[in-house]
Amino acid sequence: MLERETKSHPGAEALAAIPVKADSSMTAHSIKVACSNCNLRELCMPLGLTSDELDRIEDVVASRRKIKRGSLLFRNGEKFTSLYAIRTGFFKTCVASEDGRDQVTGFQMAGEVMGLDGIVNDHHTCDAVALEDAEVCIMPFDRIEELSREINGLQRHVHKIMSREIVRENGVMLLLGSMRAEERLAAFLLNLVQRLHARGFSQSELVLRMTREEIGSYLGLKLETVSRTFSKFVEDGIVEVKQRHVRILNTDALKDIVNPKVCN
Amino acid sequence: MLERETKSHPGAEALAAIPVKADSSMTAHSIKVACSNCNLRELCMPLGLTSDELDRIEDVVASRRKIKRGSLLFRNGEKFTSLYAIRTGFFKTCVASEDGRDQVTGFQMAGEVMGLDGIVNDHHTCDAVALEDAEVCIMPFDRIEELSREINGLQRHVHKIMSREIVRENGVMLLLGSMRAEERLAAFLLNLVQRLHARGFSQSELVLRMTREEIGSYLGLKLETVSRTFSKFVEDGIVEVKQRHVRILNTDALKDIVNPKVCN
DNA sequence: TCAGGTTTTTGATCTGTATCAATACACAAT
DNA sequence: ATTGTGTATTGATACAGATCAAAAACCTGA
Repeated sequence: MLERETKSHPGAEALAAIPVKADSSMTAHSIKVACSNCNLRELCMPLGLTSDELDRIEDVVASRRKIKRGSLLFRNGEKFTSLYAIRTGFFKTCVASEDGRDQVTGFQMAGEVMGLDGIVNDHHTCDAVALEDAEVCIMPFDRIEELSREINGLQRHVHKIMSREIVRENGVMLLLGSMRAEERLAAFLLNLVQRLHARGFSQSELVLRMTREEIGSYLGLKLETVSRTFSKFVEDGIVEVKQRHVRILNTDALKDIVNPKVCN
Repeated sequence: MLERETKSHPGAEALAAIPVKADSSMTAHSIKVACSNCNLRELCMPLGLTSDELDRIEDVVASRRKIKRGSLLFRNGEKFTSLYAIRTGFFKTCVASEDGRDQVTGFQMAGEVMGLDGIVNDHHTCDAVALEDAEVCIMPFDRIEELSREINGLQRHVHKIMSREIVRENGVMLLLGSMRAEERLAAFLLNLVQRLHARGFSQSELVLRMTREEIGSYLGLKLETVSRTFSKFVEDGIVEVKQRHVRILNTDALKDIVNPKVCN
């Protein structure tokens, strides 16, 4: 199984409140969240806040919500009210064209924020589906806007989160627009494992939370192609794959696949 | 040639200041911008501001800059300081992977904002290239942040612009991930003409500012495929193409291509 | 006007991925 | 254990789009 190993470079990924599972003494009825105690704080909160500011930021988390595996946090067309920070669990977001085709636009894990798509038109334009039982912090957007007028660090943080999403999507466009199947899958694995590592998990081992079909949708490939490409990586001794358990044996090989060395 | 015809639904696209070319009486030395007089105001500025607020918002535009066709407004790696609103001209943005491959991530026209990618890491992660002589309003980001703390409408506007970009990129991912060549090109043409129409241009006629290769890069196709697909549309009587001049003869046909009717 | 470059079109062929199909595997419920 | 259901693998074949190549159209500046 996977375990948390290191703490390592948190990427300041999101706004969220994830409680320290640590040592007892937490009352069960603590409705009041405690971002300050959250073990993903470095991932989620702006850095360098005064403790006064920190107190106030905790107020943006209005409540929490549990989402069962397979059910939706929000769906396309639904009214937008809040951003959601993932406390635990794993999500996919996907958009659909009018004729049933749909496209996975991202996979989100603990500490990341969902719902940014809803801001423009006051309605969500994609579905957010839990790929495993999950819990999110609900952050009403008007509260965020209010508070980020007063706390510069929060304002900046919100801007960065949105900008980060734009940059991420730029990367996906590069992948979808110009990479071949092997390159796409290699890039996908490296990205996943890097994000997991930033959360204290292994650099070389991961459990996929999604099906081959969902990976394929994200990468613009059919599920059979995803499966074949995994098999190829296994043949080449780059990874071990047992169903959804993946162990990366040769990270450099994956990197070389994504960024083919020009030999001249 | 193309001319402005109607005024039509502005999509509140961006922050910018585009002067009314109209009737004389504008001193040449007006360094002070006048968003309030700008004929793209509905496209660019938050609506419903008091005239006092409007006055202050004009202050975010520090200066202007002209960019020659073919040269860069900013480039990957460059320090991020400002957002740029296009006054006139036409841009592409593109990202590059370490091995020379690159991918056009968008085409931007008057009233749209560029530079949002730079916010996360204080450095730009893509190149912005002028595809024709252009002029932009330079909006230092710290000024934007400062002012949007005080003017709610501006804050909301900034958030919407970023969210809109995220939603746009979601759409491109759908296109790149699941559409065939004809569908991609049809969607591309419809999108371009819709945005031009919102700026007062024809619904059916447009001049492409980019090469077949650039279109191909954006759509994840080779230039030959773009060319062939254009030829196919011409054969089918859907468009007329003379070099970069395109006249759409049958908009509904294009829509049907993007969204194939399921006959059952 | 012409020369030299870039861009576009079109043809012939190749190839990576999709598609269709069958089997194998894994997990959950009984 | 056994059955069922979703998921994954693997094989055979088809096809959309890539690649290679050559010619045509266009644009620019001398």
